[in-house]
This record gives sequence, structure tokens and C-alpha cells, in this order.
Amino acid sequence: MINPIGNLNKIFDSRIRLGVMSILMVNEEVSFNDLKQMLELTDGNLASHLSTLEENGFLKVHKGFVGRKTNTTYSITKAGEKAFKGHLAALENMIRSME
Amino acid sequence: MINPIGNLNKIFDSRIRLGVMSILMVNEEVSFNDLKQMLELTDGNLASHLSTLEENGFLKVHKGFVGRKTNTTYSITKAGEKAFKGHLAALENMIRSME
DNA sequence: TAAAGTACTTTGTGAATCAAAGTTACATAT
DNA sequence: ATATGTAACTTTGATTCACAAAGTACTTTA
Repeated sequence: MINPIGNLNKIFDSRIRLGVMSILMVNEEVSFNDLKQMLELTDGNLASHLSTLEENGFLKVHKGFVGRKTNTTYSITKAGEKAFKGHLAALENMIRSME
Repeated sequence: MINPIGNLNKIFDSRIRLGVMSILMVNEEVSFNDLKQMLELTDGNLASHLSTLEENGFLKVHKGFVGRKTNTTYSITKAGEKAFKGHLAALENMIRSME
């Protein structure tokens, strides 16, 4: 592939999905509210990006409780990890030719 | 800034603009047609992204000739270089927390 | 009982993306 | 002189995306 952008993953063109993935690479499980605060998003905006990532099999959802409050957490899947690492590698390749 | 995506530059959310910039970081001057072929784009699509980059002061245009044919080339500006490097640094920061 | 929290979904708007077609200007081939 | 070609766009139109705001269903706390 000569085209330097050909290996970038379209799902990760979105800064928000990029942010979610990078948070989930480092934290085993993160709640909806923590993601919302870390990324400074409205509920709806976060929810829609999370569902895009979920539809693509990049993350999985755990519905649980903290005390008696509902608590939804998200974690990365193997496929998500692979796709994200692939995207980062593509970014690196693109940039490596600059040095 | 705690928000890991807060320092990313919106202009570079686009893979195409990212590609243009990375090519221009490495090549002093690149023609419209070379960019078109490298990035596998239609005329219109490339032209519109180039004008976005130009409007933002990230690249400059040189209209010249090769023999008697018109030849437009593009090169990065100081501001473009700074913005692009800033974006890459923000990406790196975001990713560094993963290691 | 009222207010607030969680995690959404729905709605609506504006912006972005892109291909395709049209345009302008010059060049070359017939 | 006419037709074809190439470069570099601009315009058009359709589709998709992003996002805020409001609405929903359920529970909890004051």
C-alpha cells in the first residue's frame, strides 16, 4: 500500500472514539459517567459513539450496580484491541516517513 | 487538560488532510496530481481539502508551469508545520498513557 | 412526594464528505 | 480550424456524521 492513509481505520477518524479506545486500552473497565466526564461529552453524544464501537465489536458492555444504583461499564474486546493497535501502527507508518 | 482528546486539532480529524500534511512534511513541494495519485482521490475531493488547509493557513500554493503545462504545487507553511506537530504531540500524549 | 441520578433514545439541525459533472484555460494532434 | 486532452478547479446534490437538547424509564435519596 503506497497510499499513506489507506490503512487507517475509519472508525477511529472520530476523535471521540479515539479517546474512548485509548482510555479503555489503559483501564480494564470504565463506567459511562467516567467516560462522560473524562471526555467532556453529553450523554447522547457519548452513547452514540459507544454504540458505534459496540456494533463494530470493539467494546463490550457490562450492566451492573454500585450499591443500588445502576452502573454500566465498558471494556475493550480482543478485536477492539487489535483494530486499535492496527490503527496506531498505520499512523506511525504514515508519520515515520517524516523522520 | 485532563481530557485526552482536548488537544487534538479538529482540522486533522480528516484522514485526507492528515495524509496531505504528512506528505508535505516530507516533501518540500508536491503537485496537485501527485497528491491526487498518492492519496487516491478525485479532483474535487482533493481540491476541497486543500482549500480547507489553505484557509487555515497550513499550506501555500504555487501556480507555475512544467514546460508549457500549468502545474500547481503545494507546500507547508510554518503555521502548518507547527499545528501538525502539535497535533502529533497530542496524539502521542494520548497514547503514551497506554504504555 | 418531589427532586435527582443513570443510561439511554429520539429528534432536529447544521456540518462534513464525497462522487460526478461542469468549467476555464491552455496544448497538442489531425 | 477542429477536436481531443490535461490541469485544476467549482458546483451540485446526496448521503452520512456530529452534536445538543429534550424525552424516557427506572431507581434512589431527601
